[in-house]
Amino acid sequence: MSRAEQKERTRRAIINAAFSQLSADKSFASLSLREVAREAGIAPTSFYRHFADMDELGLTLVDEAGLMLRQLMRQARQRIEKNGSVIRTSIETFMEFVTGNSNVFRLLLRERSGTSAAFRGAVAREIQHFVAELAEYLRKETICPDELARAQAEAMVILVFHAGADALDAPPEQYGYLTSRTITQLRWLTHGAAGSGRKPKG
Amino acid sequence: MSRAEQKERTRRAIINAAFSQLSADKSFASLSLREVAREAGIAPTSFYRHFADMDELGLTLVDEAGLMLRQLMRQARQRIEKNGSVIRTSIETFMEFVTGNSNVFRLLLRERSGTSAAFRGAVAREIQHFVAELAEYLRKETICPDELARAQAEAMVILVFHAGADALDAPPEQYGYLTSRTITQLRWLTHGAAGSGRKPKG
DNA sequence: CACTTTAGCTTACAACTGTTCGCTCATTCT
DNA sequence: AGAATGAGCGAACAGTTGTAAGCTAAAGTG
Repeated sequence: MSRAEQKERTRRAIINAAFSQLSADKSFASLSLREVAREAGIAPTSFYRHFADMDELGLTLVDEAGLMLRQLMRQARQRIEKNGSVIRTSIETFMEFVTGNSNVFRLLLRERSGTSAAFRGAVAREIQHFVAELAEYLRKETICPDELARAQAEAMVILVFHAGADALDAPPEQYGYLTSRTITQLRWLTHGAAGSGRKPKG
Repeated sequence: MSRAEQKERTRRAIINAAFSQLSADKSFASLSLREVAREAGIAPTSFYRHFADMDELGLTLVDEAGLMLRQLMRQARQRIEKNGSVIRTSIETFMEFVTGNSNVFRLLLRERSGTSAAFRGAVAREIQHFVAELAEYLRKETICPDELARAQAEAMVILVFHAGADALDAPPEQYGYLTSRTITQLRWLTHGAAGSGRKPKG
């Protein structure tokens, strides 16, 4: 096995170990370098061959989580083309992600208000990708100032995110309720915004 | 000084020490019993005379934070009577609380998605007080099913809370923008909900 | 082939953690 | 007055943490 290949492999082992240790009861901040190294099957000191410290690993995790989220978005767009219902499809796709990758979503959720400004910034950037893309869509569908499209997109993303957070602590039989509640809320926003000096395009 | 009096005094010293150590860079989970005891001016072991463990202290902090928040609500209601503008007054009052007691707000914000189910539950309950009260108000002002009033109240509280979170990382000159953005979002919700099969009362 | 590079290891250290034990001694109760 | 209570203390324990120093051995390089 090539050197670089092997290095990448244990790097992934570290990342996977970190992800797998995240849970409802264990946040990234409560992971220890030694524990992660142990699960990755390397000596504690070998960790430093790959990351300068835990913070660097953490930022990597946030990046990867953001990547997954963006892939999700692409997937949602495909579904929308076949399905038609924009809001419902988006929310359902998102909820599937949250319940299927709860550790990943929890990372973003927690570090969004965590103790590291760098982490908070990284998460905020990932979320802004969502917001920007949704705002773009809204601008296409309606005639309104950019500022308002952005404010509307932000509200929508927050509400969807929050529904995901609720789902983490709710029993699965409530997912349906959470989804339809969020759909209602987003429709209100859409109608309210459309009524306040904006017109549907076309 | 009476015995009970003195005990209550050092209990407060512990609570105050804990609050004062919370900051943007330090969450409750990263406080140590010893550090808190040190700042409270007692021996580490004396801590146990007042709390079984750090979790018990944490729940006490969440309770106190919730109390402050409810006092704030009462204060907002007084202002509304003199001022008239419900939404604007409520948000401005809330933003003043967030910026003036940022450590307290941060505690709620973080433990809402923290690693302890007990903490998450405690914060959720405090927030539900807000939601229930707002839903009550909405039911009085409009004719609509309880379910929808609650969904609307929840969306509003989430958006206001989120604006507070944004304020924590924003420079003071942006508070005005955050406030007016949130007002816009809440108005959209109100109008959207009113337009969807609901009528203003009276 | 000899030479360099480097991922991973072992050992070691100092700093901190939560918690137990047994003591003191001022307040309270009888 | 005498006994009981209980807040606070110091010493000590076993456990964990991050990280520094220096070695080994395999992969890459000329």
